[in-house]
Amino acid sequence: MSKPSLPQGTRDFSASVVRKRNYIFQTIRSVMESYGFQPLETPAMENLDTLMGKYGDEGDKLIFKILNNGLDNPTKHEQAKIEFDKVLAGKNTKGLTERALRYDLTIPFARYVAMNHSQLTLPFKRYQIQPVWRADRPQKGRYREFYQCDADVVGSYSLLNEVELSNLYAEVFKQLGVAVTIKMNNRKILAALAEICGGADKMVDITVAIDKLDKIGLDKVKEELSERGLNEQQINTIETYLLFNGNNEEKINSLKNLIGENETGNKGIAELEWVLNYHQNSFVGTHLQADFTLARGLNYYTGIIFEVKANDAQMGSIGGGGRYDDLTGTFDVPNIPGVGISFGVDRIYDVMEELQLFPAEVQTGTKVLFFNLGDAESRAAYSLVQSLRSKGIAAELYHENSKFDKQFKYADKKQIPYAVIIGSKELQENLVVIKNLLTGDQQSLSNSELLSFTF
RNA sequence: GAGGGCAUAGCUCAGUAGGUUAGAGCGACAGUUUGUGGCACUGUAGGUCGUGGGUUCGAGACCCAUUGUUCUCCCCA
Repeated sequence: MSKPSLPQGTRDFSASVVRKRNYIFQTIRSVMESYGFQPLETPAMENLDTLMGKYGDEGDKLIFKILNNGLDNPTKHEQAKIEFDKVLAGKNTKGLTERALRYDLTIPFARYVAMNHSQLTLPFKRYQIQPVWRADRPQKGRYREFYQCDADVVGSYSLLNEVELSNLYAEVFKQLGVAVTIKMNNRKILAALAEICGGADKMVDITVAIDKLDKIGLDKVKEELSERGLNEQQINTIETYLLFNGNNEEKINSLKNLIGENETGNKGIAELEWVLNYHQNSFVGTHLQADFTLARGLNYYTGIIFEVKANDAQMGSIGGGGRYDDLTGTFDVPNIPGVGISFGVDRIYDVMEELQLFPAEVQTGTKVLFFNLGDAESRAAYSLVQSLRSKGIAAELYHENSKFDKQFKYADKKQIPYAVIIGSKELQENLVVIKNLLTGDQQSLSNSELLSFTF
């Protein structure tokens, strides 16, 4: 074993990063709890069957598979070799791998609902904050292990869920201090666009292309549409659609003209308007923006879809979600609709770091360091340290009787705001000296005064 | 899956057209008379130049391979 290293695309999180990440997690968690969502955790690994085929061909390739144990058993050698040949032929085989790491939180949740739906009270609202793994090639902002943070409601068709979820988004980002725009569209509207452009079967092609608008621009989207088999007239219609502008009302009016009598489209518009109207007089409304160019790559969405963007940072979406009609159908439990959202924690972290939105309190660890000035002195200090700890104040006793210099430096490094000095003199007088390391001010206190000191 | 960049001290990097004992800053450690720090000064330690081949009288520099890392495309968060 030479130099130790991390597996590609994974990260260690040091104290200050963990504290900031926890701050984000805590904020999200507390808001979700206040909306009645309940926590769920699922295993890091699932049966390969549960995951395969749920994320498309590309997704299947990116699932981290776990090699079965016991393949070195001599009695299984022959079988293992046969199985391996199947793998070389591009097939998956239970003989070699029957488990895989969680790829996202949605499918494990669907599996959970499918297994437990008879006991669950519907609608079931759960949130889940756990890492997921993808055998992707890492690059900027993309890792092989990263956290997802999802909230879903299953078993309800009510649009009130969409109202609440958009509200939840707004609330979380308000608490985090991140100015955001919550973009909203409806897959029914996109379906209508496809119908108008000559075929519902073109829906996937159209959404995949439109989804890239932000990234590659209108011209490239038109190119891609053309490559995907749409003719000039159809592309022109889509261009008109993509260029709608104005406020929410104006855009909706333009859309209504284009959609005309299309039934699906009008249903989609009505749903969108309902949610927008619900928020008309709340603070959420100011963040909501109807954006018909929003598509979302995932094809299981069927109704309203969301995406959140930070207003003051150059960054892709920091959250997204939408309604899907049949979450558990793939597990043979039909007719359970759902709607969910997710937070991109890593990106939220980057945005908050860039805009310096983390409050200073997030960073404080140890509040007070007791200097170690000898055996008798440190014993007196230790009992005070324990008393402070029992009051919930993070306190440390320096581990050795070192020079002042070193003890001060330790406090500096750990950004400890206070030092308590108990030397032979203080010990005799039964006092302590407390020093504010930022200002340099110090004062003598009795032991009981120290214990009621506000750090 | 396809294609680029990078790899020198714990960290960030220099290292000029291949040429003697590979440098700096930061950090670490020690000291500047061991009860008041963050500064300053002095000193010390720390590198088989990712690894393996090759070209050359001579390679950290050039060539090939390999590994790691990073970025872009595909796809996605």
